[in-house]
Amino acid sequence: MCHQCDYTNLLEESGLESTPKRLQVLEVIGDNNSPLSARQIFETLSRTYNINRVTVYRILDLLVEKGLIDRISGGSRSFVYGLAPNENHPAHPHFYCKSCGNLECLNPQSLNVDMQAMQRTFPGVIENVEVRIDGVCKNCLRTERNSVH
Amino acid sequence: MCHQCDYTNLLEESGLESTPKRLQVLEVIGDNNSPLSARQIFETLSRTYNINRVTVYRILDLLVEKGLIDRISGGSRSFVYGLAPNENHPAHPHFYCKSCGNLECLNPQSLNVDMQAMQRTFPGVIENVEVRIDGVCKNCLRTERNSVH
DNA sequence: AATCTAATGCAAATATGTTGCATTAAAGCT
DNA sequence: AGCTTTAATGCAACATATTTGCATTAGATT
Ligand SMILES: [Mn+2]
Ligand SMILES: [Mn+2]
Ligand SMILES: [Zn+2]
Ligand SMILES: [Zn+2]
Repeated sequence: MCHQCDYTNLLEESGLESTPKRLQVLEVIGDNNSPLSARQIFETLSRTYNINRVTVYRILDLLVEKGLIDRISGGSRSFVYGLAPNENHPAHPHFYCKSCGNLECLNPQSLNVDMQAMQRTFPGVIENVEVRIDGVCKNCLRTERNSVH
Repeated sequence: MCHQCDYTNLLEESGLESTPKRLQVLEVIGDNNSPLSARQIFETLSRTYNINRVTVYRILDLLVEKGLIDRISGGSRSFVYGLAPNENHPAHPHFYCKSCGNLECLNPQSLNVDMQAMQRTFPGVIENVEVRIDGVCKNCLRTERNSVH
């Protein structure tokens, strides 16, 4: 997803030490074109490095807290994580396929949310708007159609 | 939330037998002004009736499947459940307070999503659009301000 | 090099949701 | 009313995701 982001830099700008494992987690998330669960991130890293499950969770919490990544609720039981919006990556909605469980990034224009208007009517601080569309993806539709015949 | 809905009727219209426990679950959800987790529903019911945790989960699955209730991802680890949109209850976004964990129903107009436009650009079947706003609620803001002094 | 601290690891606990099979309730028949 | 059948519910065990507490380690600082 991102080869323009300097992760070391991002970390340091947020006041976080740029440790190898934090970088690894950020890279896995940034390289993927859709958000990943803690488990997926852990398994991906485990193929190449040594890292503990709990460390992954803690790094994720930290990165979310500092706003480097977003914790997104896929339609399923676990959270997924993607790069937070920045100059290179505008905020965007996601599509969750109830059939195959995939979560797909949609393009940013596909759904425009007027945060300004929102903030005006709402008596609290808005940090984030999450839009998720649920349904059945193109692939699954095709598969279903075929299996009927 | 709803004293206009005839739950027995809703159940039967969906081809579900209107059992006492199903009614109880629907009532708890319908009476609450914000969506509830399976655990909350179970605990509420347990105060008055006898019911098993698993039964609650199964009833919830069923009601979601039949479209009587919506499974909503609050900002936290568990799903929450609210009445599905119908004549009495238009679809609406929710606000999740990161500080106190409350999930609040927002009024329907506060965020308008053009599902038609969405469906035109998206190559799959859209069943549902979920909008969640994250931030800090009015109450928590006040508390925070006070505790600073 | 010795010291200190934050990062990581490991084991165990907790929270949430699911499965398989036993029991019960209640609807439909006779 | 009794008998039969089936769907609903209960119970125990399992599965998965996440969190916690405390031990160890690596790296920065002196
Ligand atoms: Mn995305
Ligand atoms: Mn609601
Ligand atoms: Zn799919
Ligand atoms: Zn709050």
